[in-house]
Amino acid sequence: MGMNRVLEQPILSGREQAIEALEAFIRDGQYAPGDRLPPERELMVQLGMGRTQLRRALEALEMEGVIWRHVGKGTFIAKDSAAGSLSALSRRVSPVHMMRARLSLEPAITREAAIHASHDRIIPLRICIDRSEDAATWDEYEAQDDAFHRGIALATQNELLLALFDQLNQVRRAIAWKTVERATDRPPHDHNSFVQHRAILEAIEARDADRAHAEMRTHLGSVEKRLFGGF
Amino acid sequence: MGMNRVLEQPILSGREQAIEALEAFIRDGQYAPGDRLPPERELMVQLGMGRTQLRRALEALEMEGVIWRHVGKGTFIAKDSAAGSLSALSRRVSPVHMMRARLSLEPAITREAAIHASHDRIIPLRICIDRSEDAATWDEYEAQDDAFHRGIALATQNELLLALFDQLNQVRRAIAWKTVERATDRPPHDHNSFVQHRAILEAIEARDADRAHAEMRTHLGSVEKRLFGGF
DNA sequence: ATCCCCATATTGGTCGACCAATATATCCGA
DNA sequence: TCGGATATATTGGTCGACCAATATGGGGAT
Repeated sequence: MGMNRVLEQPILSGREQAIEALEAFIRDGQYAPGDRLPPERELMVQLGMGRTQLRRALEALEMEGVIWRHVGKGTFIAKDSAAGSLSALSRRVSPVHMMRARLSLEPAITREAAIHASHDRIIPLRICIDRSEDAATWDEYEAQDDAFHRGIALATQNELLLALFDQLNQVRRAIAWKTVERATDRPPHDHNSFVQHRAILEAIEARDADRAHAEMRTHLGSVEKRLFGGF
Repeated sequence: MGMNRVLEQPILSGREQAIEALEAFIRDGQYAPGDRLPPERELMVQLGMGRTQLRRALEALEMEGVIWRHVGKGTFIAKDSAAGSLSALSRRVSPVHMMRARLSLEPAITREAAIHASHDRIIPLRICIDRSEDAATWDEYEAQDDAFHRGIALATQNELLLALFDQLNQVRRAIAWKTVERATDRPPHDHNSFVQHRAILEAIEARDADRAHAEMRTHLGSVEKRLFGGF
């Protein structure tokens, strides 16, 4: 029953399509910071969309700092080229870099969780582990795995760290993974993430920040190895 | 010549004002996930703005995942309550939590920089340090300090880590700091950040990831202590 | 030749009418 | 009485005309 499962590219809303078309236009036109884009009424013709839709895309890019607009002047590429949407970032980030970012942020978050977690933030972590071990399918397992990791970010009691985790997670989810071929319908009983999750939880419960940090690094190191194979 | 310098609340654009008004409306109305907001034509009256402006704010919140909209159905609070704009986050995050988030992310970023920095990413770091030591005003110093920290994020050669750093930095900048009273116009020659910056750079140059991590923690620990005083 | 003022053109922003999707009410037939 | 079809109301989305801010060009005075 082993089958390849290929995650489909997410279906894009009208706005997202408009944003992508505009981003492609800017990229293909090789605009530099400070350059002026064509006027809206020209641009909507060139991109084959209505002015309302174009304005939505322009609005989005302006909010992200990619462009700035001024009545009577025009629309310009902003100076800071690092700006951009998370979805644009998802298209640029390689799986390796995404994994390195996880290896950087999540152990630090786990350390903070060990210091700050309250009792009512620890209980859900245990529940996630129990459920992931009982999962009947990989989908179920992955949902609980996700909840476990986010539960740790919640346990930091720091909304900024949670926000950064969520941003990282959003990029992770948007990257279309071609998943490895699986020989079973569900994780085997000796799936190493099970013991690794428990080790992380124990470190958090023990308030051992350094161990929590190390256990999360170990766990994500295994995930990385599984994804990219031997070094 | 010592004077208190209070950073002013940033001037908000029309769109930002509209977003804030809408966010306040949602917050004060105690809407729960799944709740339906009043129709646009009602809402614009209640908020005292045109429909176009309201739609811009709604568009922004929808992009951030705070709400979802559907023709003929209405506008609803999204399930995931963790979503929100960075500017909204800036208003919620305490300086202590922001500092904890820096202490979590920046040492990890510095570790990655020690591993991945290329020669042409290290040179600008040295230049920032030289310039910060020569700074004639606190403003100049802070500009170079900012550039140093971002230079490290650039040195990771990981656009996702850079993006996360930029998000963190944006929140930091948006928090209106009441700066400490300063006895001098510029940093003293024995300002401890100077030697700390050099120690960080040396660790990066030496490719010593653990030392880089530790030196950045030390540096930010000093920053934290300076901001919040003794423990 | 240069500068200033005014008229016109151009650009992004707003408005009200209308459109497309959905909810709700009403009517009719079994 | 109930269920299905239809009409009407409601909701967010789009369009074209117009508005507000800015750029540009031309003419007249110095």
